[in-house]
Amino acid sequence: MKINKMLSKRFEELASALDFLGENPFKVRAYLKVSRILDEMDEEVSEIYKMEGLSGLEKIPGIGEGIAKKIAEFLETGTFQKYEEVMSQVPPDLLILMNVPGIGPRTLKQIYDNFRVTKMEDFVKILDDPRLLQLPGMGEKKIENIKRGLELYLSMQERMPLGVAMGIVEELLEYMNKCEYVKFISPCGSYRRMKETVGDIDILVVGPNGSEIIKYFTQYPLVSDVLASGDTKGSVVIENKYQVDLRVVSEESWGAALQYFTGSKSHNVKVRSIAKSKGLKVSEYGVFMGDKYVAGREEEEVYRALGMEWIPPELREDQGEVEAALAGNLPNLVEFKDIKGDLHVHSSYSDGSSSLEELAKYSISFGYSYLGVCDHSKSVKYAGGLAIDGLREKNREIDRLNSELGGFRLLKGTEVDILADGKLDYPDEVLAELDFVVASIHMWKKNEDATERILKAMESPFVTIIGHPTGRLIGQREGYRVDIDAIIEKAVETKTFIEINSYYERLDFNDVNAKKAKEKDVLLVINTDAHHTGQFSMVRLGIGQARRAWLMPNDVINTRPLEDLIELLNTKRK
DNA sequence: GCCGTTTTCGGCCCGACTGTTTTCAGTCG
Repeated sequence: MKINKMLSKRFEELASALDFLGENPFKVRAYLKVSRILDEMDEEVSEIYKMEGLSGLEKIPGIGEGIAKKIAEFLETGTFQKYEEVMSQVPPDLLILMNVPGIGPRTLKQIYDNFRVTKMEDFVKILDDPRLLQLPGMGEKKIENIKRGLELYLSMQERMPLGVAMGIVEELLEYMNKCEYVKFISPCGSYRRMKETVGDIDILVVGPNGSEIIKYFTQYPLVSDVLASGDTKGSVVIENKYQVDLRVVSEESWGAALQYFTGSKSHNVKVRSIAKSKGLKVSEYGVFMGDKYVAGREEEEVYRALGMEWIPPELREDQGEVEAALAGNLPNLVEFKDIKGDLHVHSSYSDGSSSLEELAKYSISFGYSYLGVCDHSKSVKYAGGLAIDGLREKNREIDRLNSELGGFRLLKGTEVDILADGKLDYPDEVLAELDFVVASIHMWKKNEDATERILKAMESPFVTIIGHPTGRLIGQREGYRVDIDAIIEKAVETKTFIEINSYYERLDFNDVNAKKAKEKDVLLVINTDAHHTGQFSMVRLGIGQARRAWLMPNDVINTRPLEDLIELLNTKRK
C-alpha cells in the first residue's frame, strides 16, 4: 500500500478512536479531514518530506504543525506516538462498531462503560440484555435500530459501482415520476458527481405535498427496509443492499438544495467559507444575507450569488474548481454530444452478441458517425479470440457493409493481446491491414508488474491505443501492478493514445490517472468495450470520468470527425 | 488540530429525523 493511503487509514482510525473517547469534535474532524486529503493526494508525502521537510508538509492545506510532526514521525519510525497511545485505549472491535449505522460514539461509549464489552460477539449479546434498557436514553426502539443497523452494515459493506447505481436510479426515477406530486426530481450526491463508486443514492424532489411524496417513495416495490419517513426526508434500503435517501424541498430552494446535496463535502465547505467571507450564508434552503433570501431557485443562481460560474458536478471535489470558478476559468468539459463514435466494441465474431450490421445500425441511431470494432485476438481462447483467417473474414464483411452504409463508417480494429513477453498476439503484417489497434492485457500472473510488457507494446508503430491500462475491476480485483507515470511518459514519446474504458466494472483509466495524462498532453479515447448494443450507453460512465479529469473535447480523440480521426490514428505508422 | 481581509484566540456548515425526552441528545449526511 502507498504511504499516503497507510497514513490516511491511521488518521481515520485515530479520529474514530478520539471520537469514542470524547475528544473535542473539531479535533476529530481535523484528523478526518487530513485522512481524506491524504487519500486523495497525488503526490507522496514521503517525497514532499524528503525534499522540503516539515515546512513542506505544513504547506498542505489542512495540515498544520501538529499533524506535520506526526506524519514525519511516521515516515521516520513507521508509526507515531499519538496513534499508539490512543489506539491502546480503544478495543479494535469497537472501532468497527462505530461504522455501523445507528451506533455513534456516545451510544458505544455508554454501553462500553456500563458493560465493558470489547468483542463484537459480546456486544451483540448485550443487545438482548434487559439491563441495557435501564441506561438513560436507551429504549426498545433504539435497540431495534442498532440491531437493524448491524444487519445492514454486514450486507452493505461495499460501495456500489457507478454503473450499478445508474440502473437503480433510472428505474427509481421512472417510478417517482409517476407520483402526481413530483414536480422536479434529480439525483444528487456522488452519483451526480459521477464518482466511480457510490455509497448511497441521494434523490432530490420538488413538490407540493412532502409527506405524500415520501410515503409514495417508501412504497417503491424494491424497498426492503424503511429507515426514516418524515415530511421532507425519507430513507430506504433497496434489495437489502442499497440505501436511497430522498428529500423534498420547496421550489425556491431547489437550486440551493441541489447544490448542497450534490457535495462533495469538501466542495461545500469551501463554497460556504467563500459565502461567509462575503457576508452571506448558504444552506440547502438558499443563499441568505442575514435573514434575507438572496438566491436558491436554480443552482446557477447560487453560484452566481457567490461571484462564481456554475460548476459542473463532476468537478466538485475541492480540487481547484472553486478557484477556477471565481476567476471565470472553468474548462468546457467534454459531453456526450461531442462523441462521434466508439473505438472499442466487440461483435459476434468474438465474445460479443451483436452482428456487425446490428452494431452499425445501432451506432447510427445513437448519433455516431463511426464505430471501431475490436474483437479479441487469437490467444484469448475463453473470449473466442479470432484466428487470423477469422479476422480477415470480418474485415471483408466490414468492407462490404461500409459500401452500403452511406456516410457512416465501420473501422477495422482489434483488441490485440499483449503477451507475457510484451509481444503482440498478431504479426505486424496482419495489424497493418487494420485501421487501428487497441492493445491490452487479459492474462497476468499474480502480483505481476506489467509495466515493461505495456511499454514494449507501446513501441510498436501499430499499437494505436492502450486498452483498460490497469486491468482493475471495481470492487473485485485490483488489476496487475503498473507504473502509471511510466505509461504516460511512453505515451508522450510514442504518440500512443490511452483508453478511458467505460465498461461499468472497469472505468479504467480512472479520473485521477486521466487527469495526469491530460497534464502531459496525452490524448485519450472514451470507449465502452460494449459486448452488445445495449451497452453503448455506458459511454456516459466514461464521459463522467473524463469530466472528473477536467477533459475538454480536444483532449479526447473520438470527438473528432471521421477524417481528422483517421489522420490521428495513422500518426504513429507514418 | 487547523486557520486567519473577524489573524495567535476562538471559531470550526447546519438542519432533519428519531427516540427518548417534557426541551433535548445522538446520529446522519
